[in-house]
Amino acid sequence: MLLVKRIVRHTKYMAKTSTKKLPPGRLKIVRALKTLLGKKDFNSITTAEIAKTAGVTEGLIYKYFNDKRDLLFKVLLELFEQFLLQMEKDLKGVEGSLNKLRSIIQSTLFWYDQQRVFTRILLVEVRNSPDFFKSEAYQQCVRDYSKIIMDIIHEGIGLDEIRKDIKPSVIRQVIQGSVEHVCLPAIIFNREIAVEPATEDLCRTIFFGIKQ
Amino acid sequence: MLLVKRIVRHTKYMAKTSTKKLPPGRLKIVRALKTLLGKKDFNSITTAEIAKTAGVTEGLIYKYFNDKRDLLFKVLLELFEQFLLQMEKDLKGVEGSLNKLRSIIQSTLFWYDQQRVFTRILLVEVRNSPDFFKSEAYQQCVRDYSKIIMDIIHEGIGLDEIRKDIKPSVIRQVIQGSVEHVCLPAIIFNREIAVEPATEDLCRTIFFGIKQ
DNA sequence: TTTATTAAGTAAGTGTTACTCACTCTTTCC
DNA sequence: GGAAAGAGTGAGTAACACTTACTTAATAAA
Repeated sequence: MLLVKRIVRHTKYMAKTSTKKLPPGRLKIVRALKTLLGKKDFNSITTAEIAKTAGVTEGLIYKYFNDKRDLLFKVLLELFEQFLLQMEKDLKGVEGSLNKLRSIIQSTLFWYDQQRVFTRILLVEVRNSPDFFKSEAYQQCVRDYSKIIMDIIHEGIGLDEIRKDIKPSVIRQVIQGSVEHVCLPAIIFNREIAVEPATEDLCRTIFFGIKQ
Repeated sequence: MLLVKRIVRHTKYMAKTSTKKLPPGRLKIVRALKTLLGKKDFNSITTAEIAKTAGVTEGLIYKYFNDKRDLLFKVLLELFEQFLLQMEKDLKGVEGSLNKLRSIIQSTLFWYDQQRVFTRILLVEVRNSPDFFKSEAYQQCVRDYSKIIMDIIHEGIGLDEIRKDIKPSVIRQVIQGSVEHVCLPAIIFNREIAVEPATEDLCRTIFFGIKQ
């Protein structure tokens, strides 16, 4: 059952990205933006620059993407799928709801630290796009990520490992918000994330509280 | 001593906004952007629109502001000063570090819920501006807000009300991150924030942890 | 009161940039 | 072989942020 679920998941995430035979121009465009995002922020990257880096004409971008932002969403989607795969892999075999949450926190911190381009897109670049929340990247990946956490919380409540007197959605928001807020300054000021100690501090706070 | 500090703060926050005699055109521009931000997001507001709403010419914007973003930062600065004043007022007379943190959380949730324009600027619009972090609004207000929280945490640790084995900065990030993440969907999807229950849930989580 | 100086505000640009459209070349497949 | 669909081009455009040279109004010194 679990195995089946994983295979379903796997094909689900891989479908859009690598399996389907996509036109080479499209791949080149996506790769070009990824490269450029390593050097400068999205707003200061021009479509002309993307085209030049990709070795195609500007017009081609608009054959495959609705607009510049849409291209960004697609890049995010691709990177997000990889992240979710890794996270679920890390999660495998972990027992107990709190340990599972710890695993997710650690995986996320690690991934955010390693995949700076991905993290900057997710935490800073797409935030102010109202239509990001209608995009595949959001509807598919972000929600999936949230759902994984929610399921663990509900499981934890059912097994009496997590208190019942807090709204599960707020617990989820505390976890996600804390993680993001720990990573944000690191991403913006290009500092590294101390994954292990940050995981420890976050879990200690979220699991046991700050009260002496 | 405390009184002196408050007076200093007060004049500090008011200095930029209301006290100084600013040219009417400047005020009209700031007011115009505030109005427009109530209706649409920053990126889809044009400088021409701002000028027209303000009843001045486009060029005047660039007499008083470096660029369109800088104008946004100034608007945020103004609104942030008001927020800090209110927050400190709410905090007055509250005893105990945890109660103080609760007060801050509640004030923030309330203000975020009421001042949608302010909150949208702060949580979504300025995030992807690399130079926001060099702006007055950040260097003065955001840091001030963080510092207030940090001081309370340190006080709490000193008085044995808050555990010593978590990095104070992480505690601060958990608080700020949680609050922001609770408010973000409400701001984006224009839902109202249930201030009291959210405050309760957040405090319960952060103070006592989610572990049963 | 005159004159010099600074500040407030204007009007007409300009360069850049995201995006479009009509077209060609290439592949696929009956 | 030919048609239909897909991949890719390149010239062009409208919109937009921002500039610059200028005018008008207020301030202050002589």
